[in-house]
Amino acid sequence: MQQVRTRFAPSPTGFMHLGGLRSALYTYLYARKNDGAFVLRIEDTDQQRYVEGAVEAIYRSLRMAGLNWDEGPDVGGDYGPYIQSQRKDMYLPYAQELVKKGKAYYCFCTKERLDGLRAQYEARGETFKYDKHCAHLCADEVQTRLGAGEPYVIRQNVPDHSQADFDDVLFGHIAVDTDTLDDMILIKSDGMPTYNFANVVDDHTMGITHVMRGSEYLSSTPKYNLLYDAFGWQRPVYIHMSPIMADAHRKLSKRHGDPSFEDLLNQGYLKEAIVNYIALLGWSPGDDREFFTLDEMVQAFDLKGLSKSPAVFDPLKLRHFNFTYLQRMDVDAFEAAMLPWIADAIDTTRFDTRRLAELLQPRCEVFSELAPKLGFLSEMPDYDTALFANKRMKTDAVSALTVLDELMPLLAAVPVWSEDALHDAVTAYIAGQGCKNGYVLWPLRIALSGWENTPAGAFEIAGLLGRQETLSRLGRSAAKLRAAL
RNA sequence: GCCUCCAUGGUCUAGCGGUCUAGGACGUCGCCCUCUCACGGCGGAAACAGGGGUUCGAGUCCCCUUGGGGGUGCCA
Repeated sequence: MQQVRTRFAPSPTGFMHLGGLRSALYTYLYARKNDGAFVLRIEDTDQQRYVEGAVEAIYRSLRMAGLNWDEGPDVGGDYGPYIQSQRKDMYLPYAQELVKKGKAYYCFCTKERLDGLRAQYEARGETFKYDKHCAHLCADEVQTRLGAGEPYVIRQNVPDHSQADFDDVLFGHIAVDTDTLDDMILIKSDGMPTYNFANVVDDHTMGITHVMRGSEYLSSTPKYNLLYDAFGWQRPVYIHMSPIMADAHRKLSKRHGDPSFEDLLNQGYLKEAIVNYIALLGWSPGDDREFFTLDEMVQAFDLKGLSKSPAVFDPLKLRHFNFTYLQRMDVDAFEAAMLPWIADAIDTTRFDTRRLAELLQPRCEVFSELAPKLGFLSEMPDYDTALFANKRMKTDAVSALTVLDELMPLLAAVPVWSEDALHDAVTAYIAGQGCKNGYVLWPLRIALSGWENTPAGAFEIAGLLGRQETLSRLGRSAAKLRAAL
């Protein structure tokens, strides 16, 4: 049995979108699952669309995601070059071979004539189809015009009144009437092949056995197969994959503000979480498992689990995956990973970052949301003493002031400044008062943080701030209360 | 318009003729825990698009309708 060879063939038009990444993922998984080769090919036949740095962005994203390719522009291989523009010279001879076989023809029609034709079809409410005007040119005329240097394209000669069909492993047998198929352009007037032609030639010459690509190619695949048949080439196995949508109507796209893979990374999402989440957007392992490493995905991957309908991207569920991945990190790893994200918010040399990591980890879905939660640590915020009043805690400004005044000497007397010691001291005080924890802890936490909500409790905050800062804040808050009363 | 594909809760999905009073996850709602915010625990609401067939029996097969996607470029 021949070795499975799959390819991911993006065009470098910008950055790696989640849809592209997912296509690459499935393509990669299928190759690995079958001990095959995963090939990266850059489809840059459209010179107009060249974007600076786009190829590097593809490399970067793929590597980051762990989707290592066996052959490609930068790693080489036996079927190179792997960039279409560098293969430019090999397409024309293939097209000419087709012309000889009567399966393609030179076309000299101008843009103007084509536009006029298109307008006519549109007026009649019909789908545009090239009228094969140039297919009827005699060989001599073609040679003459070619010799005169007249611009030309080469078109596929699709037979009339016939059927073109193929089988897709997901969508099954698909057959269309060739009368609905246009004579698509194979070679453009600039000498470059169109995607339509290049992909066929490249997939064949690169020995690609399984063509996995977006379902937008589903309707042109019959035409590609006419080409395979004309050459006498073996058709590849086709697996068309449905797109990732932003909502029911719109495909996910950077143009509309949807995040690219690197955007998500920059927002504080873990690459493993992203890859895991998008893997499940349109693919199911068949059981209830949701969390996979890349290797586990390879083991579990099966084309049968691919969905035929588009999948809507849910940012909330991505967050959930990221949260779960963050919770699974050990504290050391979490601490190391979180530090760059909080360095701008607080002076990390001033606080026990290990303790911070312990406190923050269960409250963190995405790294980028950490910094805003820590502002109160750096500097005591300005706040309204109304915060001390809490109905459920049965506290108000008066009770708070009393508690703070009584607490300060107790805390000042704690021999070793630790959360445990603080806890013991305050708990003893609460027991002596015979009140609820909240009656004391609510005002304490407000007095220390100035915030209604904090990612830690009173003891933790006091521990983090240290003796001096804690006592200073308590003193200032008590004064503030006194002034307000 | 024409060609073509798809169709289970708000979202991702399991289901491949009886085991479905339709399972899981996210989200959502309620309760518990609780010094806040979270975490966590428990519980709830929520779907087979509609209509015809086929069959003893249909979420599962067929047809139509509806809805949605894709194509209809010298873009990929």
